Amino acid sequence: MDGPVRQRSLWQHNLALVLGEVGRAEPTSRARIAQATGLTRATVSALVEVLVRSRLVDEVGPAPRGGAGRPATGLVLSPAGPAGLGLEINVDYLAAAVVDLTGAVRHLEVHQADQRDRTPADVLADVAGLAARARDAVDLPLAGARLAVPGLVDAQGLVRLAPNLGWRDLDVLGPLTSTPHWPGLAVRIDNEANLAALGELSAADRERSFLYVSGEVGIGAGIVVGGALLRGTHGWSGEIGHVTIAADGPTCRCGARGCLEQYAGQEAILRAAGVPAGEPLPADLSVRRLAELAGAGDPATLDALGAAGTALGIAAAGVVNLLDLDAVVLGGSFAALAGWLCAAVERELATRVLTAAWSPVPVRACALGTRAAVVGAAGAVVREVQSAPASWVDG
Amino acid sequence: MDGPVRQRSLWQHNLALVLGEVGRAEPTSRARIAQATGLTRATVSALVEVLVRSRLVDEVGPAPRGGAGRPATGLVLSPAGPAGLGLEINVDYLAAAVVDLTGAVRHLEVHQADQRDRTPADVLADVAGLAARARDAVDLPLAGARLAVPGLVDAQGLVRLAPNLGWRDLDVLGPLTSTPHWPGLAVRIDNEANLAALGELSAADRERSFLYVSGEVGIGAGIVVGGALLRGTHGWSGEIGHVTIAADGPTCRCGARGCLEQYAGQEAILRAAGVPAGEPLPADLSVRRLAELAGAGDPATLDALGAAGTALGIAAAGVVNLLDLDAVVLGGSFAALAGWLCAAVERELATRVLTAAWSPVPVRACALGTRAAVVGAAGAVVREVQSAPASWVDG
DNA sequence: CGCGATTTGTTTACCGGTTGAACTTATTGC
DNA sequence: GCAATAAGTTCAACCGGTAAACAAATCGCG
Repeated sequence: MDGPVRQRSLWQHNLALVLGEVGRAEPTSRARIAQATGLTRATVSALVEVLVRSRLVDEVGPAPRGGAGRPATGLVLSPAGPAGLGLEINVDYLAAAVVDLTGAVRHLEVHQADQRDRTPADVLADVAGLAARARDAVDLPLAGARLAVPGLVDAQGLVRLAPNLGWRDLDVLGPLTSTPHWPGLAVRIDNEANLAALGELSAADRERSFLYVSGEVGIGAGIVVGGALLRGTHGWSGEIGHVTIAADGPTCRCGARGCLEQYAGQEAILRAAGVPAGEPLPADLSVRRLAELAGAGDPATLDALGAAGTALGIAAAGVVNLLDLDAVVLGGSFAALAGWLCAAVERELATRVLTAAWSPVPVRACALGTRAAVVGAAGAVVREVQSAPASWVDG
Repeated sequence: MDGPVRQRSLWQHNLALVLGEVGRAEPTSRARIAQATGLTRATVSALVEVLVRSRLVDEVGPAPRGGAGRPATGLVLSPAGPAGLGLEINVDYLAAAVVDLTGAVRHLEVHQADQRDRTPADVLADVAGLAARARDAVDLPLAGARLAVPGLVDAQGLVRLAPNLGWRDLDVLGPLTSTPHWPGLAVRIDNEANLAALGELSAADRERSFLYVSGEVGIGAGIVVGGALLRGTHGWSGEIGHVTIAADGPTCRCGARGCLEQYAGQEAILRAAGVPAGEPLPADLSVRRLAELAGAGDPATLDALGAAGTALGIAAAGVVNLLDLDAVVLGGSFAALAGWLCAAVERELATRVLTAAWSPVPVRACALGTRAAVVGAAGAVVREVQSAPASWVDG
């Protein structure tokens, strides 16, 4: 299984525990951490001392509070501590974000431009440029970078398949880090929906288990169970777009029939709404157009969104039946359309989820909107620092 | 999140690590454990001493092996160590099993009888009787008991819904443990498919992530990811029977349309095979009848099984797309019919799983056959002892 | 204004568990 | 029969956490 536990790992674990407690209830004090964690005040003091010295935690003036006794020195996560760099490649934009240790978004730049007809090298050069600008824009030490890609990603950092970019079995980490602009940073790659789900987990700290459904050109999902992302053996989890809605439904480009994408994918919705098929609008414009039409009460569009919501609900109900999740979150382009989708999704969940009677499954739009993946990517780096602070600490 | 780490927990963790290593590579030696775990030989010796003194591990004669040097004293899991008691209530049988620390089945008793028309109290009295007979049949200390039930089970030990037994919001733990025959043992309750999946995990130690689909009167599933069972927030995971196969399919008794059970449930298969519907055969006989007919080449039966396999494959493909699992295992009554189901399931997986081209998803019958749930239940207790041996150890 | 009550944070002696190196034990090979 | 080799044990040292005493800072009440 996992390795042995030396005394050192014990110390590391407790260090993370203390840091986590600081983040959970800001501002806190040594005494309250001791109470909450069960460690003694002596131990907590020693650990806090290390965290303060390494600039992960700041001491702030004592909060005035009633009752007798020496006032506590406040402890907060340091806004000057190691931050995370998030990067995103998507069909019609590139983006970079920096999230600091407290979880605040300190920098965000979105570069709108269709990426479909460009070479991977050109795209990656732009991403490296965004990364460099992000590093220069904030005066923070960066702990690492995470790149979100709309597709299947390998543990080794290979993009196995990103259909909407036209990428296949492509190494992006090598070219990216050897770009002249690239700031010397460790970078990892991950699926867009996975990172968006992580972003949602940090941002809206409510359910610890949920299904995040991300509508892009295709449909992806991130599954969070007990506060952790389910990645699957190869890291290929979340392909909800090809879950079956009707075994004898329309043929999908994946070869099978009746996949969810044929009902709730962007093209399917546009076609059903009667938006001219020959007109290849950029993805973001298409979504805005749909929202406009729906807002104006266009019946075809409302029907199309209703049908998409029903299909989404059928797929989501299957997932919830299987995994017993707490909620369903609509993200990506579904976030902007959530107002017209939620009702249908909720209806299908109510009828199809066996346990809906005991505990209904709420459906809501993603808290971070379209920036979920970049911010989530940056947040994932921060989360890593928070859960393993020992490597960012001296002594 | 989780509690603080004292030195004691460190010791407990390492104790489990050493015990796990003994189980993983029997027979082994202190030196090899030290090498494999990264602990020093001194530490391993101290931990092994405790395990031997508590009868969890036995020292066996040195295995003759080439090369110079002092021969190692072999270490094996003790067959006399704490064992697990597994119990099962199903529609047409009750069962009890004892699995010892090494994983060997030391006792197994199946009591064939239809349970549908009996009161819960009567059923539980019989289960307690089986438990008492099991305890008397083996000369082993029992670490605890686990009861498998075909239905939704609460964390508190309530059976929320067992449709095929006709049970609903029923406390079984209280009545069971207060039965006169009951051996004073801690008992927990769990879903039948979950425990069968755990049994499969221990028995066929191959994939660490798989979907276990259990055909009983209904269809349940156990999902194992990275060697751990996914239970869901309330413990209600695995309800694969009501995953949608065709949104506009036949109406299911759950109220929705096109559920998997309408295609691959026992009644659906029997009906499609042309077995007279009015004849309420006990479940096990129905399955045997189907296997006979299929073995004889009856075309209607073969068609029925093919259709069921296709539906199972569609549902399984969705799960694999979502969770990136390594394999699909057919259990319960599907195990006996696997020969006629596998091909169809495999075909659907091959066409519908996006990543099937890179890594195909094997389909196979459950290794433990119909005894999977009882044996898995007993094994779950043993697994608990193995992963937290500290509570079974003195000093 | 002053002193005890109260709570925070630090110091100190101790304890439990792992380490590393020396040491003992048991076997092979020459 | 003796060196080489490997397994297992012993023991002082170290590391991290604990418990309890102690110092510091504020409130409350006379």
